[in-house]
Amino acid sequence: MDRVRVRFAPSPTGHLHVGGARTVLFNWLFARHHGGAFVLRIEDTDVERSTEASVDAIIDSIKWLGLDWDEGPVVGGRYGPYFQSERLDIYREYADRLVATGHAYPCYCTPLELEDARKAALGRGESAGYSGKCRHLSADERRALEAEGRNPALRFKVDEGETVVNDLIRGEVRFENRFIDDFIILKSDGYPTYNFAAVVDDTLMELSHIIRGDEHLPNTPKQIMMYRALGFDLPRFAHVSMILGPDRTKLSKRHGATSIGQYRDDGYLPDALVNYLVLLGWAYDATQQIFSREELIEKFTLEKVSKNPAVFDPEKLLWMNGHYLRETDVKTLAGLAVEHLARAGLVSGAPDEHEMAHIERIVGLLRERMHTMKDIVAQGGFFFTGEVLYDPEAFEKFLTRDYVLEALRDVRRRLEETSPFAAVEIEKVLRGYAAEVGRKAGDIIHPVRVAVTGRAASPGIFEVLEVLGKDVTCSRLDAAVARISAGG
RNA sequence: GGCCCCGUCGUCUAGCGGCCCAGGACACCGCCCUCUCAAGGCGGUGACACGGAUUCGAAUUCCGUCGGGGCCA
Repeated sequence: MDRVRVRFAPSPTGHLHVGGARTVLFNWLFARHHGGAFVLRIEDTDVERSTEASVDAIIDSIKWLGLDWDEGPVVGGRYGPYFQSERLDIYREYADRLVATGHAYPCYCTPLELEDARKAALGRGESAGYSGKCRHLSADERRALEAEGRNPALRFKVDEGETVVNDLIRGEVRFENRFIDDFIILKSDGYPTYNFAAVVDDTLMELSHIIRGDEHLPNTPKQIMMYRALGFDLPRFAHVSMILGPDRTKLSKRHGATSIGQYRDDGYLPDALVNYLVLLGWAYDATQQIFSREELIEKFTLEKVSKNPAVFDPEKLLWMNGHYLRETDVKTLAGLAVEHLARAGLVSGAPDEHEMAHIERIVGLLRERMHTMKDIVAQGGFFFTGEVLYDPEAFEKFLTRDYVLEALRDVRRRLEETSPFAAVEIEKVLRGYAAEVGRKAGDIIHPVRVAVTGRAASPGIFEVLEVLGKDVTCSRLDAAVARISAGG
């Protein structure tokens, strides 16, 4: 294969969403697999909707996912500029060339007139496309229209025949040109339309493959016609199916979290997201689910990309995130945990070494029962609060038994004497006490858990007490005793 | 409405004519482990949209129907 050059070309009109992220991923993997270049290009010709904040958000998300680009914003490159808004004169030049070669013509219809004509056609039960009205204007007519002060748009002249898209994922897709209207390439304000700008840029940037969402497939014949009219070589096309919501429509905000930034804030790991996303439309074999980046780069090929649309499944993502959480070292996780704990007001944003060590131990205990980093707050909050918040149900179930008050007092007394205050020793105390009073260990353990954590579920209680420390453990037992005595 | 894409368990998928009365993963259910919750292990429920055709033989090829989605305005 020739030098591989691919691109991701987002419109900066929002955040990077799940579908876009997968497109970046596929392009990036393809480039890395073939030792090619990955280009980032910003398609900001929609002045109304494009924002700089959105450019930043998209760039941040791509970086957060651990993906990088060889050319584009920030890094530059010799095919720039990489913002379409800075390439307007280039589009003008190629548009002029199309006019000069008879492949494009000025259209003086205003959007309003077009809209009216459309409605009228629809009313007559005819197809709603452009009539081709301005295609055969004489020079005089053009002069007259311009004298009216009309600024023309430029339309591409669609020839008769058939245009075949040879797609790497879908095979041959045929389009009859008669169903394609003469389309606008340059709007009257001088801005190019998406199809036109993409063709010019993809060519000038010497892209070898266009890997993009399925929704662009119907645009492709138009683009191919322009490539030909301009005398450009065709890149290879690969249209990836879309990501759908549970209702099988295009995934959007109303389906819940779709922005990559949101997943970051919700405590997902970039590796998990990448691994999950790649599985949406790609499979290496019948069984493997978990892939390291290196493996993905090595194994990713377009041949294994599937044709059918994929429904985004938050449950599986959650599972995968849990998996990656368990694989990530505790130090890294603790760093992440601080963000969430700080946001919840449980620790300061800049913990010292001692606090970090404490957080690391807690993360170590909670890691295998968390699905996102955010769970550190829900499941481990009791490690950080001064006073325990009792779950009413747990309190009712475990702390209202008649033997509990006495048991907690006794246990508390023994724990105070326990040294070292370590899990194995604590276990001996609790189990020993249970045996002495002729009860099952669980009869003692569960009330202790609720007394100290406020919850019916926690990591192993002996470890929890150890991490909590003797002082906190004892004072919480005291507090529970007081609370029980007071009648709940 | 026109054009285009897609159609294997609830979901993601393996399958590219016989290895498939269809395999894996998530979810769900059960069991084991166990101080709880998880994690982990083991097992289970569960799908080739439908109808024709081709073929000795079809989830796999072809045609049609139906369904879903996208694009164009």
